[in-house]
Amino acid sequence: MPKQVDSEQRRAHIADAVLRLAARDGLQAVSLRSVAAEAGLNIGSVRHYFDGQRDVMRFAMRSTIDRVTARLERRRESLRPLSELTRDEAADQLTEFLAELLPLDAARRAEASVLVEFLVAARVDQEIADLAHEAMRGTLVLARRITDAMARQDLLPAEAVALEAQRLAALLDGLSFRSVLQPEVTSEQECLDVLRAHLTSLLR
Amino acid sequence: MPKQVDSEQRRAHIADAVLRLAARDGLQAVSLRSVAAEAGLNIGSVRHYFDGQRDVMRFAMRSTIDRVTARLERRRESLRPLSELTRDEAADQLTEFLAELLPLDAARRAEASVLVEFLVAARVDQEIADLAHEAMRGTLVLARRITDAMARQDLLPAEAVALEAQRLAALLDGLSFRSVLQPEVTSEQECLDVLRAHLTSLLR
DNA sequence: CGTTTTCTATCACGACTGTGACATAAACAT
DNA sequence: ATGTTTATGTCACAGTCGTGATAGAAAACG
Repeated sequence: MPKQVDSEQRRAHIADAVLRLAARDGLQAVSLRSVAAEAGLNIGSVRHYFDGQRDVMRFAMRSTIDRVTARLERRRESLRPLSELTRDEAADQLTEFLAELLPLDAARRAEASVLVEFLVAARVDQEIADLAHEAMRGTLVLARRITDAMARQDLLPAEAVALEAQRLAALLDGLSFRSVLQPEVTSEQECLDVLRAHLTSLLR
Repeated sequence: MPKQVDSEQRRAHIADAVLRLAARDGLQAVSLRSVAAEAGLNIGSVRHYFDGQRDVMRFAMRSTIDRVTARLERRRESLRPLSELTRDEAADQLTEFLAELLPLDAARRAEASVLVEFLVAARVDQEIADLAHEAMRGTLVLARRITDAMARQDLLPAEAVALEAQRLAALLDGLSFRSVLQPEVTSEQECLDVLRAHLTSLLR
């Protein structure tokens, strides 16, 4: 029997409002009142589903991380093993895969913008520090899986795996950072070209 | 005859307070009142030397950009031309040079933290958007000078200069970003190792 | 000296913020 | 039906903010 309202759905709806606000006007513009207005709700309703502002923020950040993680996981399942591919095919496939993390369209741009805002805010906000840590480790772990796979195909010396993972993670974050903040300096096409070039050079 | 107070020195003193606050507690914690307290001044004094909050912010960001630029320029003058160096020496020299941009000690960490805060804030704050644009173009121009010099020594194909500049700029920003936000995931030593590895691979 | 400019300090105002408290209403349970 | 949980809405409070206005002290000037 259905409840009057689906609380989980409501919480997701509110989190969406947070993300829209944060992407458009920055985290600074996210308050309980602005979130309620953006979600078309009363501030009392927002407070009914969350313990307070911190809870809202945590949930919104948690949702974003989970969404990106799930999308990457889904993509990962349809990846063909490196051993079946030529170097060019491998570069293409990895580029397309990692491009999920780059702000190459409106949706991914909003996502990346929000993540940058959250990660920077977490530097001085212990309330979300653990989520930021998880997110940044996640990027590194993802990069590490890729360099690991390359090493298994003898495309990379085993002792370079850790360092190349850090390099790839830094490149991904740097591209995302620059393209989110200054798309006119680092365009979508340049992001993609740089990523492909990097992966190609790794596979040489 | 000396004035009662040196206004330029006062403005610099206030800007320092802004930078300390922004580095320690984030840009969110920077208000006229907190800045005055951090500078050991009355809020009225701060307002005497600046038109308002925006003016303070602009001046603080301007100061930071100018300081980094001046330091790089000073370093640049003592660089030996690439033609006189072996590949290893060139990699060492460029690593040391570009390390000025990385948060490898307390001073550079504070600087990089503040810059990240400012750049992110500028995404939704038109008041400092031009300074952010200048800063991010600056990194790219710097990277471009390096890849240009490499191409002149036939270490890089001419058509790769622009793309490799973007790649180097993204790597620098990514390393800075990651090390500022999560030094326990991307340590100082790893920053340096990754940068050196990247430059070495470019010089091959 | 007096006058003027520079500097410091304080108050008040309106606009925000998160949150505690509470009233109302709607859906559900018994 | 009554009672109970769930949900929405409203008010008030203390805190913060930037800023306009103003006053008083201190230094510089004539």
